[in-house]
Amino acid sequence: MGKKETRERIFQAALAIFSKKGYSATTTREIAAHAGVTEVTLFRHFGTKEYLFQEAILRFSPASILTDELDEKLTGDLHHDLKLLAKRYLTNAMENVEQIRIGVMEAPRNPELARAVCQIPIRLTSHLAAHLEEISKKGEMPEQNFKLKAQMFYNVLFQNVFSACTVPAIRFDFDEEEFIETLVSLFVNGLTGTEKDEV
Amino acid sequence: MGKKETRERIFQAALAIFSKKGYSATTTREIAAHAGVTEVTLFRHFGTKEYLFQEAILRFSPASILTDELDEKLTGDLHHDLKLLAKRYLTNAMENVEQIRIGVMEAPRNPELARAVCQIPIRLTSHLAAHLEEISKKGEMPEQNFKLKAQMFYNVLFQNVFSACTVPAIRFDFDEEEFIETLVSLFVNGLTGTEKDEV
DNA sequence: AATTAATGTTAGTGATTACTTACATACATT
DNA sequence: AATGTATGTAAGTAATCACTAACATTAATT
Repeated sequence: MGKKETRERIFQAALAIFSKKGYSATTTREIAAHAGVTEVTLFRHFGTKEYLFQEAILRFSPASILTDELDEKLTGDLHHDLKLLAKRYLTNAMENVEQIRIGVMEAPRNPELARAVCQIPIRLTSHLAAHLEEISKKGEMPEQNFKLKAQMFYNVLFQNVFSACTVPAIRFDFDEEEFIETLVSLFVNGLTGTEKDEV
Repeated sequence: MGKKETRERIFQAALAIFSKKGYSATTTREIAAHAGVTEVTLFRHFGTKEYLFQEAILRFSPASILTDELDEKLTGDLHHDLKLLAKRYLTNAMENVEQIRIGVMEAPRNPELARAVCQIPIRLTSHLAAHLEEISKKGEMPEQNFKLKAQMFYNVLFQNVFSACTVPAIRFDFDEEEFIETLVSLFVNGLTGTEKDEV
């Protein structure tokens, strides 16, 4: 068995158990067993439990693939663009549910992690807000609080992902397609509607 | 010092630390110190760490005060009703951020807790969905997927509360009033708008 | 003054934990 | 055949943890 595969197996096991139980409740013994490896091997590879944890969260997929790389695919059509963003976000998030749960759970214990976690929604919402602003300037949408609405857009998406990985029993009792379509139409109407925000 | 006050101080300390660190990372020593009490006193009051934890989460405010008790105040005016629900939800949630975080974090470890936690959003969204259905029957709103949209409404609210108590640094960098107003107008337009959900 | 109830102090127990040391084994490369 | 590399086995260490036992102190009640 290659060294790399062993390392990877330990890593995947760590990810799964950290995600489920949190840092302190997870034991190196359990990770090793789950990876089909001795505890000694685990420590030979990662040195300390803390270092293994750092490795795990450093795999956080950068938010850039959810913003920069998508810019060229945005058309300016509200419905199309929102749908694209929602889909891309959901796909990406579902692939990283374990890191997401770790990030959220351990953030209060780990300031460095907290900062990294915060960056993701900030980046996503300001990206969307800027795009909405652009569309609005073309006169297809009244001026409004785009930052807040962009935040709400991602709030809905994120909350859905998070509840799915917190209580897997919930999952989607509805179609993902339907979820996205409902979300998008909600926001298309919500953004182009006539009733303005009165504060 | 009365026995009750001591018990209450221990309880409050437990709530705060469990919420911040999660169950396993929290030590009885720390709780006792934070409550200004000896560890022995803590055990005299609660017996075991697990029992103290159970006590803490059993204080979960029932969702009923967010549904049943509000029914009589609902007018049938969409804007008014959504605003009322959002306000009541935010007020209540902000008073119980610690229990909320504990509930979410420890749910995967504690099936009984998970079930209790799940009930809250389920109850809230089906309550709102039923109300929207009613309004719709009066002809003021097209038929649509009310359950999903009700869920999204509370998703936005909950996510905001949860991120605030996960990374307090975020907090509201905007006015709560403005947040609610923006949310409500988003959903009023989103629900009464002309573009329907195409699946 | 005597009693009682709540807490403090001190010291400890056994279990678990992260992590280590020393040595053995299996396998591939040279 | 010899060597190196990745892993396993066995045993153990020091620290921490939840939790307990025995006795002392304080303050209110009787």
